[in-house]
Amino acid sequence: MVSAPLSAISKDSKERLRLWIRLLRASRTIEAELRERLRQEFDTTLPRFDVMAALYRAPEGMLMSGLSRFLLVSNGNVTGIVDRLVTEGLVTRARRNGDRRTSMVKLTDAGKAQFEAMAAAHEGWIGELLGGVNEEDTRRLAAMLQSFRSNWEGRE
Amino acid sequence: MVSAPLSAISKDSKERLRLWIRLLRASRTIEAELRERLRQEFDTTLPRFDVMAALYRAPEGMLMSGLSRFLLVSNGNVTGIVDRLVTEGLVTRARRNGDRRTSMVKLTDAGKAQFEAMAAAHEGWIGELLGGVNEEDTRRLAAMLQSFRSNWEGRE
DNA sequence: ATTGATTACTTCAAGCTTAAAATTTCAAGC
DNA sequence: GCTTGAAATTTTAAGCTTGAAGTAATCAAT
Repeated sequence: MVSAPLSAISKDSKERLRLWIRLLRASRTIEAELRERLRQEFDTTLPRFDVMAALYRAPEGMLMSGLSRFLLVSNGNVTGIVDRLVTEGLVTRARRNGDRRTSMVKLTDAGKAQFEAMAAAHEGWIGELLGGVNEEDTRRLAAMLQSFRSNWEGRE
Repeated sequence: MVSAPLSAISKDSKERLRLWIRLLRASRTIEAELRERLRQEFDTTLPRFDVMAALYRAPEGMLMSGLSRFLLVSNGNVTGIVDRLVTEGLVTRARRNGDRRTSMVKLTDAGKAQFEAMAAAHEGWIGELLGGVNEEDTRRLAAMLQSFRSNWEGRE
């Protein structure tokens, strides 16, 4: 098997570049719309919502580093967002007996209640925003993106 | 034709939610990698790169509002990024005779040269990062995202 | 020509984000 | 016990981002 001619390589990379640009524009467009609605309807932000969503899936709580890894953002970033959520009474930081470096971050009852309201609305918004994508395409697209990520994770 | 039962609606929206989450994670993963490489290799940032890319496509220059619209970011945001690019000598703001509210933003020769170097590397990176997606999927995915956006634009 | 609305842009305050440095705690090995 | 290194988190400085308020120029229509 010989390597592809230069022209074909270049053509492929242009094709992938186009894909990347569209992927980016789609996600920015949706993100902007979600941010706007979260602000209008719930007076909150997307990063706060993301943190609460992560915590909701983990009733026993999460470490700061766990949140950082899961949300794909830096450590220091999570500190600030959680600080503000604590101030708002939606989240608690519980120092642990075992390891005093870490703290378990959990949703409060108020946090849970607020998140449930937001999550319902959020799911509806996504359904609306992605309404133009039919069911088969939705599945296919999701599967492609999944396999892209598995590929990716292997190499890091 | 009757409306679908509630359970089906809910199933669809869960499916679309999953798609959105994967879309978001894919684009964040790629963005993080690009940001890191732009920093390491060219000592610059993704927003600066984005502005320069937009300007490169417009040799005659762009208005601030044009940049803002094209990049899907707020007006005030562009001001700061262009300010910094001007300081670095990569971009100029030329007040226009016709309409003194506006200014034409252009790449300088240095800006053009730097962008060409970055663009070549960038295209290679994307080719590498999306290497796991075969050519047919690339095209199909790009087409789906395109049609999603056209749908979207119609309703705004 | 004057008024009033609109357009283009900048400024501002608050919050988000990162990378790097600093802090505190833990875990081993001696 | 002490030291050394690693791990979890916070702090810091710089930059990005937004929405809203402010400034200035233009346009429309009398």
